[in-house]
Amino acid sequence: MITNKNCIIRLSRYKNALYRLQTLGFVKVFSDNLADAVGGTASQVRKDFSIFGISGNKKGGYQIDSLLEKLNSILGKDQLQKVIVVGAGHIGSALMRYRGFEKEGIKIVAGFDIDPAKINRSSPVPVLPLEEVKAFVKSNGIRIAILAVPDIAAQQAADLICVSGIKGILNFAPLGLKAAEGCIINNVNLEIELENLIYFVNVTEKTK
Amino acid sequence: MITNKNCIIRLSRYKNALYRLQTLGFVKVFSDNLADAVGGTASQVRKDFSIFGISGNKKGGYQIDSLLEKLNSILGKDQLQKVIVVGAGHIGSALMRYRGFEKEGIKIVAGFDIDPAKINRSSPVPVLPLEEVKAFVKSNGIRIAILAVPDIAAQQAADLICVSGIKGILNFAPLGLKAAEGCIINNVNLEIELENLIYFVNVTEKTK
DNA sequence: ATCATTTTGTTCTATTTTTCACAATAACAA
DNA sequence: TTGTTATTGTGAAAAATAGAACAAAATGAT
Ligand SMILES: NC(=O)c1ccc[n+]([C@@H]2O[C@H](COP(=O)([O-])OP(=O)(O)OC[C@H]3O[C@@H](n4cnc5c(N)ncnc54)[C@H](O)[C@@H]3O)[C@@H](O)[C@H]2O)c1
Ligand SMILES: NC(=O)c1ccc[n+]([C@@H]2O[C@H](COP(=O)([O-])OP(=O)(O)OC[C@H]3O[C@@H](n4cnc5c(N)ncnc54)[C@H](O)[C@@H]3O)[C@@H](O)[C@H]2O)c1
Repeated sequence: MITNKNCIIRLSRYKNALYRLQTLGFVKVFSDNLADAVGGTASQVRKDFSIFGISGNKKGGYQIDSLLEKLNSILGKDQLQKVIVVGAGHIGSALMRYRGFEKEGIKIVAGFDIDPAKINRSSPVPVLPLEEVKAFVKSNGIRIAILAVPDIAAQQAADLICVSGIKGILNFAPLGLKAAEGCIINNVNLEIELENLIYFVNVTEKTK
Repeated sequence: MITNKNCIIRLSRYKNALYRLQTLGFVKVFSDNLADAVGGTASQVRKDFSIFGISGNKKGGYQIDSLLEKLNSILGKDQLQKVIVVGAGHIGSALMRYRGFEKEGIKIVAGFDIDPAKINRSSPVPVLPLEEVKAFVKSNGIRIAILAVPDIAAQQAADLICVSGIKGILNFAPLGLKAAEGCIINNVNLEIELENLIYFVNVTEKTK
């Protein structure tokens, strides 16, 4: 099994680049076009494809249509991915209002909150009481959740949604959560992203 | 020079874990405590420290105080980092309202937008017209910007703030920007984060 | 039909990152 | 003291990742 996260991220980048090329009217693409488009090497592009059994044509490159089909299937984009947001605060509601996920086949179908003031069943993405999360996840077959609750509540909320049937969590709270058995947690830690950026700005400044 | 991004991210994690341990009353820590706290191995903790010339005491572990001092200095946290947000829309204003950066010594000092309706010079974090960004960056010595403008405007806005003196950009637009000479761009691509999570949820589901 | 050219797919090589292993040594106990 | 134990610091080994190189195949030119 593939465990290389970077490799999967590259597949997403290839996919995005291919849509751009397709929009520009291209029908086929060579490994080095794609490498240029995402900032890698041609061999890596071919290696990545070969890992997933994707093949092109000697001298003819890759047919963009069928390449996209294969990448989309690998990335699970052949079906709409329904996602919930837990915690309808600042970040949570920014995400719920964001239309950009839809073009990626990702649809935020509901938010959940413990604060009664946040509940709104009639907004475009309804915000429901947290108590309903289990039933909702079960009856709608949701597997992915975005967790955007305050730090202090994050572990408890993660446990709850795992028990409710969620299999993957994108966590915004800046702390390491313990994942329940059978649930994957990926973190978006903006504090650390900024710290990282600051570090590299500092070192390039010094060495120059 | 260190080019390993993961290593720097681990330093941030150690730092965060050390604050938690300090709060719990701990004074010293061993490499394997830290490894447990951040989910790594003890040798990696020691190796990471050794890369930066951080040393502890045989049999005595590391003094949390002085370890934190060293990590904070490496991570540039011995001075307040002033950051601007470019694009005061959904994501941009969620970030400007977020108080969590302050405890990390990161302060969002202003937002910038082209939409006159978004301008507000008297809010806690003032939102200023984009035309003022260059003067502001220069006179306040800002080096870091968060870019939260629509995709279509992102490259142009990145170019503008680089010319204005910004050295590091945390970009939220889901596309690869070309960095101007002397400017580092790190991307937070939530579409790709979700795609990645979905991929790994799918494969663990299948292989089980 | 033959040859030159282009581009893939894969093997082989290099680099990077992680882990292992253990000598060195500080702390403590007898 | 002397010995025992715990833990660091690091060099060597292993694993993972990336890159280069090139034979094989397809295309098109002559
Ligand atoms: N806002 C940002 O820009 C930002 C940036 C980086 C990280 N974060 C992190 O994202 C998380 C959310 O931040 P925010 O600014 O949106 O906070 P917020 O306070 O605006 O929103 C949190 C929401 O979660 C709800 N909530 C609390 N406990 C809950 C529970 N157990 N179950 C469900 N809902 C619950 C609250 O009622 C509230 O609506 C925090 O962990 C924060 O550290 C936020
Ligand atoms: N909102 C989300 O949850 C979310 C999630 C993932 C990615 N993103 C990305 O983040 C970016 C911002 O998203 P958003 O939802 O906040 O958009 P938004 O439309 O709410 O806000 C964008 C803001 O940028 C301003 N703007 C436009 N051009 C500008 C320019 N040249 N200079 C300065 N300001 C300018 C607009 O006036 C607006 O206020 C987009 O690239 C989007 O794809 C957003």
